[in-house]
Amino acid sequence: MPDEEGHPEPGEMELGKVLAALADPLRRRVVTELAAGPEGEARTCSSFALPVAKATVTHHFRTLREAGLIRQVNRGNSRMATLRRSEIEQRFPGLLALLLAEDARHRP
Amino acid sequence: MPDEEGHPEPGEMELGKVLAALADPLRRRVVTELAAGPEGEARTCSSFALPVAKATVTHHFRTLREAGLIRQVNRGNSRMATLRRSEIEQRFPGLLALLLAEDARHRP
DNA sequence: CACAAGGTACGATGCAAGTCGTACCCAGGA
DNA sequence: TCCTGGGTACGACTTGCATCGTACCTTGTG
Repeated sequence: MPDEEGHPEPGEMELGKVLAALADPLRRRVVTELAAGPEGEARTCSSFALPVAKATVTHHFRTLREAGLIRQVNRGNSRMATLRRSEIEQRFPGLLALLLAEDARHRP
Repeated sequence: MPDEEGHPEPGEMELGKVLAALADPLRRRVVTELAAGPEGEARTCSSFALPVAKATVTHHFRTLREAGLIRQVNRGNSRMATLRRSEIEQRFPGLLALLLAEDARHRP
């Protein structure tokens, strides 16, 4: 399984797919946590502790990857996920700020 | 059927519902057309000429209304739809600009 | 009044999405 | 070398969504 697979170019990212990906609360949580963390942070899928089975976690991360929101690369026996921050900001300006603002609204 | 029905307050608008509503291309088109038009513009459902049956149009406008994106009021024998511009901008700053920018990208 | 126009309500259908269990793979460490 | 941990692949199930036809309601108009 090659590293560069299912990662659309910034120009190929579709707003419909991005919005559909972010409509799911679990996927939105992943993106929000990455956006709230430091630039370039790489985390494993399991580090998010999503309350679903392993196969479901894989499904959600594939959806995020194919929408262009995250990048996944193999590193050793793990698969690290990073937020495609600059590409998202260039293609959909203000989107990440929107998610962070909404997140801050729910944890006082 | 009363006018004020299924219209959430700005504080009750849920990002998940809003994103799910905007993930559909037909619904996104309605919001984008309203956002591109003048402030306070009121249009009938049929004026958008969506390429689906009447019952489907009703379904899409209900989804938009329940997400809080549009307001529908009875006027004569029609039901006028207006964009809840200020509420959206207050609750999700930059969202409408995002939709307009994406729309401009697709019509040169 | 009768009729057309704009919408809604209801039920049905087909398809996509979220979820899971199981089996499997691959890299690292005991 | 075997085993464990992190992920994936596949198939199955269930729910939700978009779509439609039909019937119905309401308002305005000829």
